[in-house]
Amino acid sequence: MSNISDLIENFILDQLAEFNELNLSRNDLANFFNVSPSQINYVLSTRFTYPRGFAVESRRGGGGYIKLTRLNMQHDDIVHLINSTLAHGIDYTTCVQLLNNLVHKGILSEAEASIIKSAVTDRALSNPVNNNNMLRANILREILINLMKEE
Amino acid sequence: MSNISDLIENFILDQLAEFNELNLSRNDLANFFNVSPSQINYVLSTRFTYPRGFAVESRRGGGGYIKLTRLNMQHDDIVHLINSTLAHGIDYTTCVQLLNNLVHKGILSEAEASIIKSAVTDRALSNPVNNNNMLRANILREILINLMKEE
DNA sequence: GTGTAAAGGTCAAAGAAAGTCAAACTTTTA
DNA sequence: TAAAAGTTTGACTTTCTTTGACCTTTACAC
Repeated sequence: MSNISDLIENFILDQLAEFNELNLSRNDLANFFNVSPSQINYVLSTRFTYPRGFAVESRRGGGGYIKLTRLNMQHDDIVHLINSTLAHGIDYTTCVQLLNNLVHKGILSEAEASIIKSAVTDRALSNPVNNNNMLRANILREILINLMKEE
Repeated sequence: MSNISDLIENFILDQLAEFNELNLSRNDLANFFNVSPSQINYVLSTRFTYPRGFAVESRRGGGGYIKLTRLNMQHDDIVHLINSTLAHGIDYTTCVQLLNNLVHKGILSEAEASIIKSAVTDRALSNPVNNNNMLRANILREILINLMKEE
């Protein structure tokens, strides 16, 4: 696991741990980690996304900045999530990000999120015959396998 | 009986002896044994399967990995469930009974069972278009709705 | 106002993993 | 000993990361 993007992500998360807002300079960060500035954009756009519970604002030019905000989530936001994000389907990766976000918000426990993740893997959902009982069994099977992982 | 796949299997089992989790690199392993990388997949998919008590997760791309987890097959009630009760599908009512039973045994919390129940309702599983993303969204939707129920 | 330096943004190409699949080969079984 | 099962290999695919060239916006000096 030696990819720089993850390191940068963790670095930012550390900074963000105390406060819900963080101002950073793209160039300084890139310099600090010795990567090309655009890699900072890459990290932001793959890690600090809405489903993960972040918002990013920025400004160019002299005195430019990037401002990261951790969003907090109320029931209203869950409603919104249901009506918009979920309306047209959601891929597994986004789904996991969203669940992690719910854990961070204290809406789900780690254990609960873990169960749900196993319920929505492509494996769990693979449904050759279009048969709810079979699908239900698949889902449950994945959940149970997950429960058998030693903690 | 000295085929390379068995050697690789044993090598991995050795690594796994101490811990229940193991991260490995497909390429490094293939290199170490001087085989084609896809042989690692072969070993994983023939030896480190659920019935043998393992779960495999992985990630591609830079910093990719393969993560092996040993399952606790001592949970023979769960194993039995997976192998017999779930083998030919399960209807919602039976599923709920099964989950209640798991709660009773202390394997699941009430909250977890409740989440899973919402994940396996016929509503959650109704899947007009055969589309995993849509199905996943349905399941998640039901779970979230469940979470919003006042306790 | 204009020019310029100092930000950040975009995008596509190259690189670094792992995944898939079928063909060739080997071993086991009937 | 032929068929079936298991293994090995390699070409091709998919996913994720890293890099760099080029673009846009803003502040500030003149």
